[in-house]
Amino acid sequence: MNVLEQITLNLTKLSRSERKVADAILLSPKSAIHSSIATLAKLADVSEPTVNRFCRRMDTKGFPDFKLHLAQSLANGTPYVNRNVEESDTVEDYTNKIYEATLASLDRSRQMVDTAMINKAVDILTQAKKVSFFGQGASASVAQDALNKFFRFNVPVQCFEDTLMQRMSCINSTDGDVVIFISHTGRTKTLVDLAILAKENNATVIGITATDSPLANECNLVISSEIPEDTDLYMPMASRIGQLIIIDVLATGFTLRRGSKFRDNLQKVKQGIKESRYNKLI
Amino acid sequence: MNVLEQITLNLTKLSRSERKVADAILLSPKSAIHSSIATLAKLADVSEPTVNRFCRRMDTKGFPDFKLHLAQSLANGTPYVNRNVEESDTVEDYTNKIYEATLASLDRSRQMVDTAMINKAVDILTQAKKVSFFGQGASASVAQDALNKFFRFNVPVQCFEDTLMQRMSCINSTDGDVVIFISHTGRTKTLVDLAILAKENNATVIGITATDSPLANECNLVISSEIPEDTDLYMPMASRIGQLIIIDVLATGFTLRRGSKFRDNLQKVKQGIKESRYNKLI
DNA sequence: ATAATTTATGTAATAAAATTACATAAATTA
DNA sequence: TAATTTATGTAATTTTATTACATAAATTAT
Repeated sequence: MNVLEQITLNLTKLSRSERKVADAILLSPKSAIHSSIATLAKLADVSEPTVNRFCRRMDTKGFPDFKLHLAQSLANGTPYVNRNVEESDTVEDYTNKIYEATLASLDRSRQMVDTAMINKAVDILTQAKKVSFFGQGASASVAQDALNKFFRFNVPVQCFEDTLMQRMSCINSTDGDVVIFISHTGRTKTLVDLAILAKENNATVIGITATDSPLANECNLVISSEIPEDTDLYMPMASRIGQLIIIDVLATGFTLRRGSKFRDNLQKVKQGIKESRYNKLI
Repeated sequence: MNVLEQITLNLTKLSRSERKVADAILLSPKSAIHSSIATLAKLADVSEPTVNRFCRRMDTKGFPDFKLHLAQSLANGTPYVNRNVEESDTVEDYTNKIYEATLASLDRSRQMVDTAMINKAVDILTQAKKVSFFGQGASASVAQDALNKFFRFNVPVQCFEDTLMQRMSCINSTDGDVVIFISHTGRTKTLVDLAILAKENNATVIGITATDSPLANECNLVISSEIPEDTDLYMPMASRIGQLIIIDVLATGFTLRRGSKFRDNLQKVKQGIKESRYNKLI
């Protein structure tokens, strides 16, 4: 989405003249947004249509549209350039990088989220007899988080980490049960097997996972949690947060759909938890 | 500077027709930046020169320049307005609100994070004989996430959800052990008790929690996960993501401190996990 | 209240900018 | 080296924005 990133990313794939345009823009993006196509063409020493073609290649409608996108990229103070953590980084450096990377991917995920799918998922959830959340490895904690949220709703809900328990649960599922699988890659073999199993037993299977993955193919409904080019050095952090937000959105949709009486009950649960806490002294 | 502000500010000073233009733009700024002057004029039911004059009055050179400014305002102007979810919200509405709220609190958390504390914590972690992560309720899943991360480092690490297990673990801790408590409020009674227990048994106690809370007072080191005015309607989402990022930052600092040989090992773990996955067919 | 003046707005002409169609040049492949 | 594809530029066309001017509305002075 960020045009500056887009340019940097595709720099090598451009033709010689288009590369000249890219260089001219990157040299001074700020002045580029105030140039006409003629000015920029002269600056890059190419023809006007070349500039236009370059804009189209950057997934914009044309030169004016490109400038609009460029302006938006420049507006962000820290332009979310996903720099990797390096050996020589200080604490400030890597802390900032991680925050920025997370913010960036969250922002992308916001732009990509399919609300129609969210809506369908909420539909299904509100009518569910029982809801199960399954994830493995890093996604297991997301499933647990989901359990914690939906448990407050006084809805029959489960979450197992153990594969055998997951398996048994899927085998025992019946019509009206909903099983939600959470997986970043969508390629975890056991989860794919479980999804097939659950579907065979008439459960509605929802995947919070990568579209077109083996897991996604077995789901009745897929909410994409795809984060483009997840180049995290050691482990996927951004995707997990994307999944968590989706859970949060689903939970919110659920409470809204259930009406006000339901939310009174939620308040009671919150009140109940307070007993286990020290009061705030003001 | 911000055009949207500029419009709102001068709304009363505008003439009738120019006011129509302002209203049309404010109604849907996003579509405005993709309209031509003709489209916008028709939409506002005024003539094209009126739109142009309006743009000039907003201290821009003309319509295209105005659109550029508007695009920039939209890129960082509107977001981060922490509006609450409402009964009448559509899917798009509440989804956007949740994303924005999360982005906003993450951004705040970035500005508040104390890297000195992070550094000290990493110091302590690299020298730890054993690391334990404890959280309850919503924070339990964060603890589990931490376990998953540090487990890859081939470091003796634990995480229990069960209070009794947590208690036993704290009692058995000795000099060189590190216990990390995760709590949003810092007021969960059992966690405070556990912290006292751990400290009595010479463990180093780190809290990822609210500063000046009962839990924080029992910790040797506190990393603030405070999110100002956490007004989540039903449950604290933002704070959890703040905690997760802190875990991520700690894990990253840990790997960096451990050097390159250590990271080779990490690569091996990642490779090992691959066996349980379906390959990507390209 | 009405004429005079100012201000606001629209129409039509003009200018500027961007895009398209097409031709030619460069590069690649056979 | 010829044939074909791909890249690039020129010129025409279209779209878009701006200007100049005329008219309408509002304001002020008489």
